[in-house]
Amino acid sequence: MLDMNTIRTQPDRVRAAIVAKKAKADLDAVLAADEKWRKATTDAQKLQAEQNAANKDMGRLMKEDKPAAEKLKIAMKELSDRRKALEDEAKKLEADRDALLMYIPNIPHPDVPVGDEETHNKVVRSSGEPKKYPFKPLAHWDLGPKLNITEFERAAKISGSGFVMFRGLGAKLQRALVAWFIDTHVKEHGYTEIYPPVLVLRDAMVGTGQLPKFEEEMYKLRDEELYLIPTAEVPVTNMYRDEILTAEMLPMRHCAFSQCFRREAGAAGKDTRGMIRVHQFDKVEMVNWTHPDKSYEEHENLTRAAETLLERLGLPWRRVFIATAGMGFSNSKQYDLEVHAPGVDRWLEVSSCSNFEDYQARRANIRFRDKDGKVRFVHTLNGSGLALPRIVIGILENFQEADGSVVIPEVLRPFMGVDRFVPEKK
RNA sequence: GGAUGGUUGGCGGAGAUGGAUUAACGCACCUGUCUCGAAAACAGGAGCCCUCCAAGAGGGGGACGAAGGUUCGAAUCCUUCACCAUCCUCCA
Repeated sequence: MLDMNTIRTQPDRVRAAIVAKKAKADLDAVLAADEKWRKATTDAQKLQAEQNAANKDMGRLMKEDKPAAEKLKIAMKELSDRRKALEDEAKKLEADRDALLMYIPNIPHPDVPVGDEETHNKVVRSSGEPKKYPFKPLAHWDLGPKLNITEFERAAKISGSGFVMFRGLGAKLQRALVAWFIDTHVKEHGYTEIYPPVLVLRDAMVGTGQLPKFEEEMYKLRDEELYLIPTAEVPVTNMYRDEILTAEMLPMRHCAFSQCFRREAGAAGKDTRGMIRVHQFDKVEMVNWTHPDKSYEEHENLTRAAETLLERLGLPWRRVFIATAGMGFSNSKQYDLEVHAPGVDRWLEVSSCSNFEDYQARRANIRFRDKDGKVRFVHTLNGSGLALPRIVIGILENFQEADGSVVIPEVLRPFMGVDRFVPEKK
């Protein structure tokens, strides 16, 4: 969430951000609620001060002058009741304000193009062109069965629609990608590998902002207050929740493989074929914590780390600088990485790299002590590095050959033990 | 699943019987003295959140896992919940 102080002192900046992000947020209501809350709070505090002063004498009076104490008690009872009423009111007003505050998005960085996605997203970097074929390239949902590496129908039999299953070399490819992604981040990009739990407490989901806003997107256990994570961002970011880090710990770079679970309730009927959009998928996520002065530099590093993987896989990709209206709610700058998939003939988002500045840190209460001993919020960033099913799509569709086989990228061959997927002879 | 104990500031850790606990004490931290400098010792000081303001190293309020309750007054008593630990049971 945003700092209430920023909202009070720079309402115009916040208003501009709401408009640019096309957020449904009522700034005036927040300011009004805040005003009312402060009034009630100061009133209650004045009474509390009065009561504290009187209570100082009470202990003594109880021993020395019982009747006087009893008299004071009656007066204090009345004061106390008034104070409590005011406090209740203040508490309610604060809750109202904070509820509204949750809908105020983060302020985009000045460099972010202002406008709609379609017209103002900017491709700022790319490598490779969409591939041209002398034959009609197949979509992954046709390639998978031909190579006998996927089990779409059987996955649906077991788990319903929206689930994938891999067999043989297809299954092995998942492990190969995960291992290679993580090894590269650890060896070359300075990341520490984390293996997180995929079931988390409600507090963790609130800490990173999935709840309460996206309740219907999350899988939840029936008998316990535990949720299946939609991304490793949740457990990893929450590792340092409510902690005060030392300046020397920054920057911290963690990466984690996890399975991710999403109900996709709002996307029902979208991308139903294949594995572009599924309820369970594998992803390696990068999460960084930095000094506030370094986060934009780190944002470039993080994005480069993901791009390096795409480059070495040999996939045609591009980096898209997302315009204000297309940005996430809580980030200040966002790059999406997209891979071209010739079979479905679309650019697929395989990574989204964001700087959240202190928006997330404030909510999750992640702070550090700077050189002067002052406690400040860190900046947090995260990005996929990378999301598997869409990378698998990219590999299958980009590296298919006329004979129906698919060439395995060189970097994965040490893990795979073979250099191509070959169609099964029926 | 059963039983017991626990949750206090950056860390450790006091705090039966509610009112001098103003959250002690130690470590770490900062400033002085000492020193060429440092360490040690000694003397001071400081933390976090909110708010008011004549804006000053100023005033007030709050925080002892969370939320309620009792009371003139709650870290301390009561209720509910969460989490942690240990033992038992079960289990890959």
